[in-house]
Amino acid sequence: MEERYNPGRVEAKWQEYWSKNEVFKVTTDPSKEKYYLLEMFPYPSGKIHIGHVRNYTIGDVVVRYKRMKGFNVLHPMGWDAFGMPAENAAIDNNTHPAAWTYENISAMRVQLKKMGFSYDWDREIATCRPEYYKWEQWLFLKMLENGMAYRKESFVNWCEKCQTVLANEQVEQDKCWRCSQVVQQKKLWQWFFKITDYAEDLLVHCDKLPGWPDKVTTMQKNWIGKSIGSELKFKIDGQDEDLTVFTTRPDTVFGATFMCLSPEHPLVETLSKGTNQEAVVDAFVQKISNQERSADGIEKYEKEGVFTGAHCINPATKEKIPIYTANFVLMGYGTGAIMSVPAGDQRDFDFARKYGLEIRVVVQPRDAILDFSTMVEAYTGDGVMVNSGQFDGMDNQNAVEVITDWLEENGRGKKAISYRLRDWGISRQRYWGTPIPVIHCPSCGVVPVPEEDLPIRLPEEANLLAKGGSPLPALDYFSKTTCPACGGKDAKRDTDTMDTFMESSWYYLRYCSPRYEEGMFDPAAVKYWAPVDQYIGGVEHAVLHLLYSRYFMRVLNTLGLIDFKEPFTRLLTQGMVCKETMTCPEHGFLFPEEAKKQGDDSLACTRCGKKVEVGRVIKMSKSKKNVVDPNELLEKYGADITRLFCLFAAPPERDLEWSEDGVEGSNRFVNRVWRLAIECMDKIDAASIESFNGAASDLKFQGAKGLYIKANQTIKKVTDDIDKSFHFNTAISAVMELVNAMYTVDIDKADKEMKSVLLFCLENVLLLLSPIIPHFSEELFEKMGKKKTILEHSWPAYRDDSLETDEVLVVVQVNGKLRAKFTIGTDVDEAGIKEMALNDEKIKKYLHEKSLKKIIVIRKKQTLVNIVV
RNA sequence: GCCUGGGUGGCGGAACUGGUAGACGCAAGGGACUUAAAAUCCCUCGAGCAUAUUGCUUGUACGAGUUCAAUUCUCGUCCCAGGUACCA
Repeated sequence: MEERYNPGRVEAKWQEYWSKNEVFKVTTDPSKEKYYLLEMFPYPSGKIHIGHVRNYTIGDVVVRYKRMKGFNVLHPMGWDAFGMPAENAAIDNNTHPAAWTYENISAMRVQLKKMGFSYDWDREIATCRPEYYKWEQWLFLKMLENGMAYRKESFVNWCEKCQTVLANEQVEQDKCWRCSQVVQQKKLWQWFFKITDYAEDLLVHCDKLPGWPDKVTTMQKNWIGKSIGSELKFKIDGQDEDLTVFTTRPDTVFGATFMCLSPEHPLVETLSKGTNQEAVVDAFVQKISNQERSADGIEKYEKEGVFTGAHCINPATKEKIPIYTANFVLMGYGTGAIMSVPAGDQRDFDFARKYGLEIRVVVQPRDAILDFSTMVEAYTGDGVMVNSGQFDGMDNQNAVEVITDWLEENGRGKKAISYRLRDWGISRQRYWGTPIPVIHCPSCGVVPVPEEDLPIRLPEEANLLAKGGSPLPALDYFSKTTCPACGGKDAKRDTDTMDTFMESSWYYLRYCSPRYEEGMFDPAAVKYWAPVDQYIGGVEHAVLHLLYSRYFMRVLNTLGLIDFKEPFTRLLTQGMVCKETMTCPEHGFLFPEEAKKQGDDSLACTRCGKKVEVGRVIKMSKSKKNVVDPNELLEKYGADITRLFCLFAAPPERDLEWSEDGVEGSNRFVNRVWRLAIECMDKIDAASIESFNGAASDLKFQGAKGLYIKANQTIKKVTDDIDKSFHFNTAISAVMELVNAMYTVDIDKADKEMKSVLLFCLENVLLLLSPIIPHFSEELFEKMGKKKTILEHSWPAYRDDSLETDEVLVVVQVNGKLRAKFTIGTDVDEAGIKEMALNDEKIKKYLHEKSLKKIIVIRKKQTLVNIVV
């Protein structure tokens, strides 16, 4: 027999066996309980990296475990194939997005197969295939038909020099990443989905997802950002029109000394027109239009504003207050206008100080006196109402409701709810994505493409424009068409494509019936398989992808296509695999292999020899090039040791700074098990000795009994770790401990009883390790002469009667400090433990000449005595 | 900035609802086997002190607090990561 485990030979053998026997192919089978496990599908960026390996190994372990538990398991894989990197690669390498993507898919499929993952490859999908995106276009039409999609004007990052729209990622310090031109904000007509219609439902159900990590639902709740407040009406001075603001602090309305409008607010232009502020306001609006207009963006710029020339009337004080326009007010949140209470809001305070506006204290803290002239910052806490007419002296929290009611009686306000969540803009001025199936007709306007004309195919052979622009608008054969409504010849297709989050919002339903041609999915298949029982992916997707998916299921539910609303019953968010970035002054980001160590320990670029700067430790991504390709590990150690190492390194939810130190340990462990198995097979005559399967109490000798109990404890520990917490690192540690215990047995001297226990241990070590290192375990299982493969074997069970030894360790503390330990039988009562603790020689010297205050005895998992003197 | 996490030996990590801090492994040092190497096996391994045998003190980012007892709970501070709506 082989001395050492030979991964090359063994892994190829079992991968072939699995594939030949179609072991991982699944079909709907109502006689079996289904289990749908899904890992987030990868973007085909070229090669898989260690982050993928970690994600997919976690999933594969759970899949193999669930199979052994008797479930009918769906475990598919595919490609999130549309997206910007393909366009960037096409420009950089003078290739084509489609060619690049398909090549990457082929290469990555080979790598995944080498890892031995248990995918049903017959269900593979790629979202860039018309057979897939056809149904996305179909859904878009349904949403349009049902008023779930609409068009409005909104801003994009625009590079004038490249004549193209830039993604946020392509904007570096307000400049274009390709040409360093200052980026402008350009207004375009774009499509939006009314996700805000579901804001409340998405929010409420965050608390009905017990299988999700709290941190993820918390992030989603904060993202949706429900705030309860009031809508107040401020009459514009000299006009009949009202300005409506949303505020969460109606109690401070008496302190509203000015008003701020978002520069995009339609009234900004109207109000300033004809006043002597007109020119100033126009210039300001123009200036702000080049700033990034998002909640994140506004933090980057200095807060500034200008007077519009108009005033409005504070509905509480009836005073005339100036209306400003300011860059920190966003059109997309609330009403695009705020009442400014400088005494109670820091931004308003800064603004008021900067422009010399009035500050009026309306909420006085209970432990200090605020004076508007000496205040250095706003007071946002609670307190007593002042300067607020009939409400003076009231607790401000009570005033919230009372003032709102009062204003409502006067027709100047009402209670209102506002959400931070905005509608989902899905139009992209890009090429490599799903075409939006509408036609623009000069006489009929926006006309949906008739269903029978789907899919609207993306012309895959089209070439990107040099600077990254989409070729679609200029491709007459694509864009020119006849209007389906009036037959007009001068109609044009929408040349925008959809946000790639669309594809990933429903792919898991497509997997249920990937070749179905009558709709998005076969309803019967979805009824059997969906929703996904366990979803696994990076925590980076905690909000966007996961929220969009939840939204899509609500849309499909509303449309009557599915009978559930939540796509993922259980969610595991894996931590990021991180690595430092490296940049060369000449070549930008470098792959790890492109930086070479020099004599003085600094790094040099392998292309130009310039000094490489080592950056922060951040998540692995192709765009930053800080990726580690698993191929080297795979060649040296094989798939199983790579899998084992990834799992042993840290629990899944933890971020991991990548290092290969320690892989030797995994290699050593696997070979240790191999040698142990070979030795057991050589020295234990399997024909005359059977693996032990009784109770620990049936064993005569302490050695065998102890080992048997250890084995049962290990089965329990590994089962719990895989099933309940996904803590594979501690599961592996537990098996290592059992293997170490087995090594202490001298097989040559072992009696029949011990040999029988050893066989039990060996079998279970292989069964417990089989989801983690499947090729290795199959090989040894076969060598042991087992008829069934490990995959057909059921998961081992432990005996409740064989989990505990008959001795308990007692830990004795004096004033909380550990002073002594001893063991007792399980039958000693609390009084007996106390007595033994007090009479212990080591303890006695601490009690000398001191009076006993208290003795605490804890008998839980540990037995502990704390003597307080 | 805001939201969400995280911080434990030289390193990865363990400690389940507060109860022996450092399981398991890596690296390092010492030893055995060997002509040698690889492989394997054994021992040591948080820090400081010591009567250097099993003793004492200290230690889980930092500073306070609650408790008989805090890595675990509360408050504050620092640092790191993820997200921040067009990277996926």
